[in-house]
Amino acid sequence: MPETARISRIRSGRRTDIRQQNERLILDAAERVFAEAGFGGATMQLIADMAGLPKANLHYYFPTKEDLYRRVVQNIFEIWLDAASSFDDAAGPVEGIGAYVEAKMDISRRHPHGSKVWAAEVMHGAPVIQDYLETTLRQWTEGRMSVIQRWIDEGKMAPVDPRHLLYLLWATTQHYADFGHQIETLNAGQPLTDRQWREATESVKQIILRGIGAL
Amino acid sequence: MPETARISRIRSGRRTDIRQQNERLILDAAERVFAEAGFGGATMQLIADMAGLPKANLHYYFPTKEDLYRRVVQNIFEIWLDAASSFDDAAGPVEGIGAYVEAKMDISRRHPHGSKVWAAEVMHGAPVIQDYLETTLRQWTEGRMSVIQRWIDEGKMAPVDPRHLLYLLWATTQHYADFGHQIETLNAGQPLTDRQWREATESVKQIILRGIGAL
DNA sequence: TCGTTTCCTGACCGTATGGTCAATACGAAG
DNA sequence: CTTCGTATTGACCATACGGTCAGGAAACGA
Repeated sequence: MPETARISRIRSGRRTDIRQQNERLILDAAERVFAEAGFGGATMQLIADMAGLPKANLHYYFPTKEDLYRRVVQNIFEIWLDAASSFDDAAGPVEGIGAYVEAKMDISRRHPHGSKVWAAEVMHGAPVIQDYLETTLRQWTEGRMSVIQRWIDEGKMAPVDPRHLLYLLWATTQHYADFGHQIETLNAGQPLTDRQWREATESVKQIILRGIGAL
Repeated sequence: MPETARISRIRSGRRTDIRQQNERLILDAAERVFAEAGFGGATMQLIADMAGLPKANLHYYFPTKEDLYRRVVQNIFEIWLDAASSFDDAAGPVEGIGAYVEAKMDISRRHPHGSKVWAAEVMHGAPVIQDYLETTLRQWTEGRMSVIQRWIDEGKMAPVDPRHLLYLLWATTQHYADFGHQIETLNAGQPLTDRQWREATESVKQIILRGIGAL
């Protein structure tokens, strides 16, 4: 890869770079618009404006609105699944679930739009990612459930239903993204500060870890 | 009120009854459609079909789509606030929060559509109920927070941040409505049975009550 | 029975939106 | 410079949707 390629990548770079660059531009704008307006309320024109591209250009990269939406949802799902690693290499619930809560709270903060798109998709009956739910998510869930069950058997935590513990973890952490607007309104209209995010994370962690008898 | 009025109310009753009856028919259909398709994805035609009325008839009772939507959201908000009573007349966290969890889980089960509409509304930045958030909800929240704080001061529970405890309560209970489809998918595609709802409620209650040191 | 109010509804309209396309510009390779 | 595949874009189209309206049907009181 010659020097020139790296330098010119930023603006009007190589072919491949242009594609990647524009797709990212569009996906970022789409994520935001889908989150704020929903699939039905979002318009290709608005996404185009937000990405700084003509509408026809969007259809060049993403043939249909649904294609674009699908990509956005898939992106989120992957980020979401990556937080699993926190769970895996942990000796017990304090480290494992603690790290998982932290990872998911971090995602809620860094990808609030994505979280909302995901929530809306599920609320509408998962029209485009039903297969993911039935395959990947189901496997993931069963894997973690057995980890939790092992911890219970080893006496490292109280005997709570692993399934409902997982739901509780998802619900509480994602709430800070999905209901971020409500939280902000109840915070005198101000977004949470770094400190407040830390307090939120600690509160959630503390209640849950004590709740499962792991402290 | 003469006998005839009571009898004929069911079909083609009195004037006033017709209005009430049709408004309810429309509101129920609207709640469902808005929940499943979002505001933008919902169509007046679909709501009309689901209510078994011609589209023009909807506009007779509700001038615009937004008027109809607003009514749906307000309905939910009221149901949602009513669960507050569980909180009020309680001696301590075990009774108060326990009853609140039960009430909210019950709402999640009985009004899943309403819960989804509410969630979507908040996710989109609360375009039509922002004033409710800033007035009613804020007052409600502060009231309950001071109740929780009193319990803490009286040594009836551990010193957790009341605000984040409330968020955790909302998040976990509403999750069973908003993410009901995901839960159903992870439950072998079957809706939760009576027994499973009871188990879910108990799991949530147990984790939270132990988590706040009230058990 | 008659008059008045409420309710009902098919037909219609303007607009916004997703998507298409043909013409053009552009970058790279030879 | 020429060629060729990729990227760009304004103009355009068909459709679906929210909303209107006029004419008529019920329902009710007198």
